[in-house]
Amino acid sequence: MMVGIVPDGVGGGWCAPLSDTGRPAGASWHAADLAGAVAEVERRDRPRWVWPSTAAIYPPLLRAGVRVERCHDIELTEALLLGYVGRWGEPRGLAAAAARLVGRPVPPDLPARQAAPPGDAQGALFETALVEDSAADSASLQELIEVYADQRARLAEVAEPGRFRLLVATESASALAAGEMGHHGLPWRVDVHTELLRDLLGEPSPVGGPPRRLAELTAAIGAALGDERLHPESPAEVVRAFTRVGISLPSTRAWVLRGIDHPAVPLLLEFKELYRIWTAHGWAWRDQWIHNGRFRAEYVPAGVVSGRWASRGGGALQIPRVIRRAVVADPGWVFVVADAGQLEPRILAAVSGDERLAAAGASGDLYAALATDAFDGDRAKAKVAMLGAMYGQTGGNAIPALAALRQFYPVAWELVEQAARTGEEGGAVRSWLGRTSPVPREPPQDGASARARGRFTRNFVVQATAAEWANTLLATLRGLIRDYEAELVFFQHDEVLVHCPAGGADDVVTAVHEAGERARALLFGETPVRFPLGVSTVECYADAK
DNA sequence: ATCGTTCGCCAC
DNA sequence: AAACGTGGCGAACGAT
Repeated sequence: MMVGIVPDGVGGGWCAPLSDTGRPAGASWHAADLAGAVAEVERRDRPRWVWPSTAAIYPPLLRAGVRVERCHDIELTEALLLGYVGRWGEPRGLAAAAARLVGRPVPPDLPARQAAPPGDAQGALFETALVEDSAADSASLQELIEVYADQRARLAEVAEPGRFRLLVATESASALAAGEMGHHGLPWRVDVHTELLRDLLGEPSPVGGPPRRLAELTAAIGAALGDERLHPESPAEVVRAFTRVGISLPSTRAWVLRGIDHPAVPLLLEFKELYRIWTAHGWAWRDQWIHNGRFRAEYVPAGVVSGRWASRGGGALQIPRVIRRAVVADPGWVFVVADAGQLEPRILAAVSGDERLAAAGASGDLYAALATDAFDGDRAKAKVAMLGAMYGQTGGNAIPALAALRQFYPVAWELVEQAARTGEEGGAVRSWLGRTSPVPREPPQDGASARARGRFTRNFVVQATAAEWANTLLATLRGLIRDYEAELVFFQHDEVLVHCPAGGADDVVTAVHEAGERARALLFGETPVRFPLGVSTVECYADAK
């Protein structure tokens, strides 16, 4: 069964039982305490909740101690359906979808809520969950029911309805997982982080300026370039300083500097690395984002055009490797860290149906298999060629390798080439499950933008399908560990962290492998391609793999 | 002073 | 080796 709900903005909400076809299946009612009502119905019936926005509704439910198993997220589904018919980016909220349905002017979506406030401020339940406007009332419940029925009808009309329904289910389940992950937060040891900063950066400045090690490097770089007042964090100043010593630089990017023979270069490279840590993950970041031993970021499922997650606040998906030393499990607990290796080329093998590439994808090391097939055993060359084909590389010494790839894996090659051609002509491409790339307002006007568009669509078909596999794994894993004492605490494109008591880790490891296998079967059915997971059980994230 | 853009690094 | 896909973010930059 299903239950449609719309919050009333003051802690309650309207609820409507729905049949399996989405039609009203009984009288609707108003609950003064929406969280309480959801908890009770969830315990009794475990329905699929049909609601306007998981991002708006689920966090306050979680704060009230309520979890749900399944939902249908109207706004995420609406975005997928709009994209499918070439209307990517149009307002996707319930109010917009309802307005489109009856031909009323379509209101814009409300701007996204600010990133989760630091600290433990709870706020009133549902104070931010008011989905469309302050006049939300029982009419919104009627709109919800009508929009849901309409979405079901549109889902039935796509070319591959079974796949698209899986996409919608996975997207909605991802949103639940994202809410729970944001709610749990990533275990984070402030003391370890602080010690790490001191080791890397030296004493913090008592007046708020750069820490000691950065100050020393600044002085050394200035001396090496003959300018005591040089600011190494300023690209313009660094370029000018090199010009004065007879070296012209197109930019101060690290890879450019690495090609320069000058005593200031190693100092600058070290400065850049440490400066980045200081500004992006230093003491200020620590004080803003770590509270009560957790890093609580806000995750945004489908926040990336390809369907990958994005995050708001704290750079949750860009935690530098050295900083992961501070990610430590609670006493007596561990992390089960699972990482899908070589995911994107395996996805290409499964999607394209290229028999020879699929055979390579059946191996534990796809690149090694490619190397044996087509690159005289040169694994590095095979990897560069594969990445070049998926990203649209056109230059450099990957070109001969790309030719070998084309010759040995013509079916896979043609799939990404066709995707690129479609993009160059201003067209849209789709992922395996039907996520559709946005199209530019007008076709590319010149060769450079056409090629850029081609690289985007070329990569989209692989990256978006990889995201679907990973989201499906996550959603499946979430279900498998539902009754365990375990929490999902991190998910980064092809990697997932489960925090659990040490004694339960073996069960979680089993569940992770099972989830990967189910994701493979759900998406691709019979395929020789494997999606092996590197799984480790560790107390510290930095020790994974 | 303020705001939008660019640079450059982090992650995958 | 070379600079090719998706992002977030913070500081510098530069226009207003």
